[in-house]
Amino acid sequence: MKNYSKQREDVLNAIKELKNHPTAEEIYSKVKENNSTASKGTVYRNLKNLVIDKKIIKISKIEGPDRYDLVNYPHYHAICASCGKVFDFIYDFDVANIGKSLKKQIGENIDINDFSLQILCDKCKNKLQKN
Amino acid sequence: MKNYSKQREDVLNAIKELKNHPTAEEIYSKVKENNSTASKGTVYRNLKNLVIDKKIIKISKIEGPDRYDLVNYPHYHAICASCGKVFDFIYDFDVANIGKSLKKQIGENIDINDFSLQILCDKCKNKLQKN
DNA sequence: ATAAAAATAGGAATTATTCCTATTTTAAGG
DNA sequence: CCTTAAAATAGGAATAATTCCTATTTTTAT
Repeated sequence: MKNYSKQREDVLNAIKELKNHPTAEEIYSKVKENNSTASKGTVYRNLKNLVIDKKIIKISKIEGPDRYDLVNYPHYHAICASCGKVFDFIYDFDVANIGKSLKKQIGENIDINDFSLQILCDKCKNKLQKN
Repeated sequence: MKNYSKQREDVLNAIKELKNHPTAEEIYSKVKENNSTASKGTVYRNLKNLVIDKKIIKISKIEGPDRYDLVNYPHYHAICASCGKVFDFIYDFDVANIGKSLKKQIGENIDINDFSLQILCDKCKNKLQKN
């Protein structure tokens, strides 16, 4: 995928400036705030391409719109499906082994860099089950 | 969470009838087709609650709306972030260990039943990187 | 039987995402 | 440096997805 464009950098920079995994809308606002010419369509297209290029990850939550966050290999992400909080963890014996296990079990050549875990953090577990 | 309602069952049954992880819209259509009185708001609310209750999972893809699928423990899911294909895998030594590793690394009491893996399947990996 | 708590219907309102076309920018070759 | 084809963009309309609102109904607990 050929991909150089000033706007793509603008989108990436906006995500860098915004802490707490922003929504597409928040990224669009920040991009405009920075006087980028990027249109909404451009922001969405570049978000998609940045995910494909593994520069960022897309975070799905139980409620609300999807969010985005920077990727910092060699860290992995355990993402709370409720609040979207991202816990970083590092490559170790267990990460390596689950990669092998997956390959054996599902027959796909899982690239260990591709994976992230969806979890439920302690805080949300308590909150959700209280209702 | 108190939760008995005919409509919640209707939503769950619709997902059972629909193969290939349907969208909320597809579930709503099926529910109406089955002559349930459930409104759109009711479908969305129940989808959320069914996720919280771990009866179903929510599947986020690089493109398009979120999708839903039944949970069949003790299977785990590795979900392709692009096409949404779900690969089932079973509890084994490696799954157990990554649970422990996470607990050690991020200090959360990860319930091994909560987790699913986001991956990129071989097919999509090829397709996405060709462009 | 009764009261309080939950859930629903119906659809309006809002938000998120995709799509369209003309124009501009980038990449590649000579 | 020209030229051309391929990619990417702007601007915003169109569409799709999701949330929200209020009166009413159903469920739960006593």
